[in-house]
Amino acid sequence: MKKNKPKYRQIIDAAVVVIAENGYHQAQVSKIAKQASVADGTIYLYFKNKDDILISLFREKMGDFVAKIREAVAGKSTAAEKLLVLVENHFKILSEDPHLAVVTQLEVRQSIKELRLQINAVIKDYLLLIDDVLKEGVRTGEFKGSLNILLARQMIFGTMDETVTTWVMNDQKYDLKSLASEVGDMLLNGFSAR
Amino acid sequence: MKKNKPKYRQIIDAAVVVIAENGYHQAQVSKIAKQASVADGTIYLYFKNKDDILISLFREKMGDFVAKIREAVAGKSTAAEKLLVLVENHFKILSEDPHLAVVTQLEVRQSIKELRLQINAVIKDYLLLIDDVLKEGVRTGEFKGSLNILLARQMIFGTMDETVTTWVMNDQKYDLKSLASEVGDMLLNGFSAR
Amino acid sequence: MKKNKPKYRQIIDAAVVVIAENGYHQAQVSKIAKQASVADGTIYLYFKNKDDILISLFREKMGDFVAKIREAVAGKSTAAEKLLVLVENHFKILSEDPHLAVVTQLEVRQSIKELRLQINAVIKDYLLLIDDVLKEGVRTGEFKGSLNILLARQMIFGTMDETVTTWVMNDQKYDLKSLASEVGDMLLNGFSAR
Amino acid sequence: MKKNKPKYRQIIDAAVVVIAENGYHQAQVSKIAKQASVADGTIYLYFKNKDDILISLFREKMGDFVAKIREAVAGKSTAAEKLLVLVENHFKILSEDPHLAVVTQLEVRQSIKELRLQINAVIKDYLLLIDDVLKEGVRTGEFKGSLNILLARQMIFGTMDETVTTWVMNDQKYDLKSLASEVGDMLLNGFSAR
DNA sequence: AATGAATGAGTCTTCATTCAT
DNA sequence: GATGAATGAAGACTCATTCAT
Repeated sequence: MKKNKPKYRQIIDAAVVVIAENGYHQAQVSKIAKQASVADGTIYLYFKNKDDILISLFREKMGDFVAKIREAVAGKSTAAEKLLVLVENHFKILSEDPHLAVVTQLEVRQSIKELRLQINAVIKDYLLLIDDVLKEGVRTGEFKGSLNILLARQMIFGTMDETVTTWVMNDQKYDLKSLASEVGDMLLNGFSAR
Repeated sequence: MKKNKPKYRQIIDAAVVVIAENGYHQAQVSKIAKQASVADGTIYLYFKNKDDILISLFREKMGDFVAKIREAVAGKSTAAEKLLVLVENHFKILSEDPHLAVVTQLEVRQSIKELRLQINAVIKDYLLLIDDVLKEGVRTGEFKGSLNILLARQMIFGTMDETVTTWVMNDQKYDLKSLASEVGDMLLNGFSAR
Repeated sequence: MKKNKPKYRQIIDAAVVVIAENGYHQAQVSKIAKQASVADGTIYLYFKNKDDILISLFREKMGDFVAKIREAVAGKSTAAEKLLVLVENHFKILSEDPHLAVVTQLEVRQSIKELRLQINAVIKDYLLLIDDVLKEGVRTGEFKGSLNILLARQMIFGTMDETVTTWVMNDQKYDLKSLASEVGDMLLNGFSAR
Repeated sequence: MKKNKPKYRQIIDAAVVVIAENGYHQAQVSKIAKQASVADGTIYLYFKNKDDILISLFREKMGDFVAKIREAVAGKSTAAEKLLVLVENHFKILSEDPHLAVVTQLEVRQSIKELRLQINAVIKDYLLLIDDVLKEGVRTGEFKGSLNILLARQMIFGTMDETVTTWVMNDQKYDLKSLASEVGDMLLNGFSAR
């Protein structure tokens, strides 16, 4: 598929808006086409099928997401700082794109199991980034040597995810970003070498 | 609806099996009816519509779930012990019912948003139980006085949920229960008064 | 079927009320049973099937209807008077039973064609009564000798029927009975020997 | 809906045939689609739902019907002639389209009440045309000055309708058109100033 | 005679996808 | 490349009727 053509992103952006505003099951292909100002059939010149729109959407947006966080993390020297900056940016990016937040926290999860497996592959990259920070923390002695990396990562990701989902379910009506340091501290406590 | 009639639970149990094995979107009413050995129409004597099956299923199973955990927690005297026993039982109950684990971790989340709002109301009870443990820990000085109860609860629930989901996504092929103490310790560290 | 048992009429009367208030297609057997204070299955001890309820209802009510009109007509000596009294009573009887009026003018006609053929057989008796009056009028010279009995009857029945239907469609909000003499006069003019 | 597309009328014509031959309640959408040589889904590109087919059918056919009668009436100078020509054409048009006659006289009336209300709005136009003829007759002195226009119209429409229905119920086996002058005369007599 | 829980056949409608233009 | 009219498969739900008690 021709990913660098402008219509490719045009359709993806339309999909984010339509899914966020109507929900996954009310996001018909024709609605996305209309929002993108293209004909229904045109969608199929850029995407294999409807699920492919969602996967591509997720891959594109998640790619940007991870790239931004990776960059932010790179600027910090300690694992603790990196973890904090990771949480901060996770919250910040989703705060700044309300449509995307709705799509990632609520709507994507309504897709069928097969679709979610593919989406998990996309998340993998993010999980590996978290793992890297954790491993670094163990290596430098910031985190306890006995730390179970997998469990710690699940704690980090699960906590952030649950926090963002709760915020979205409450219609994003409080400030998510300001929760970052507190969340980060609790997580760090859990891992600290003491 | 007539909840004490045997057919009510018969249908719910059939739904758990069918949804776990086929996924929510492939769990046709006729398939559930067949599994329950009743006619399609009989379903509608006990449930308003298809969504009502899922909500009822979740309410019944979650009711049992919370009751079991509440009982286990009641037998412990410190907040820390209570939290550990909560995590242990959360993992234990889902470990022992693989079908239910699939339904709660994957399939229920595919339901439409409106449905999920109702399901959240059912979860509420569980979240309140977690809150109680946290409040007790703050009161007794086990947990730091500055603990943000909401965030802490999101950390506990998010961590357990992500841990179970990862386990389910990996086809339940490792022992979930044995992770409980490690997960519990990390969480406790995060909250401890030091 | 056991027509002299009290439950037979009890069910018919319930059917009139339920059909008038809910419409033919919303008059489920279970609703009629409830209104009649009997079990669903009991209906089938007195009626062959659902259509049989409607046919029986119509036969019973139409029987009473024709009997009343026949009696009123019998008391008059000229064909003209008989026709007038027929129109008057047609309007009077339906005026006094609003539920029945709704059922005969609107709901019965929603039944399937086969059903309506049977209902027509029930009306036959009424049409024959009208024919008798017309024939008498021709015999006595009150009506023109060239009168086409069939057409004249269709004119009488069609006019009365349309008048009642219009009244029912207007929610029976004006006085139907007071239209009788005017309708009767117009019809008589059409038939008069001059 | 796109009324000038050929498929619109193609579907309507198919519906007339299917409804006339099978009855309204046995006229499944799939049957109409097959008769029209289109896919089931295509129906919904031109009609909101099944009821909309019937309403549209009636509106189109009734529109043609009234237009033809209006034209015929326009060519006559006296109210009496107009009334005669109206009856003649009413019978003639339905005589020449046996399928349409079955649909208008029997099947349309089986539709639910809500549907019939909409259909009545379509008939309105025809009733107004009749009213106009009657008013003209009164103005010119052809009809008696005391004529109750509403009742007279009900007599005209009711008589014609009953006459056509009886003819349809008798499988259209006699000549309807030849009854027109006799029916017209009887009606005229009823209204005449003498 | 009476009950009412259980049955299961039957249909409208949506919407992802195609393909002739 | 782009269009959008046409396709047709698929499934939840209702309700008249039955029959074991």
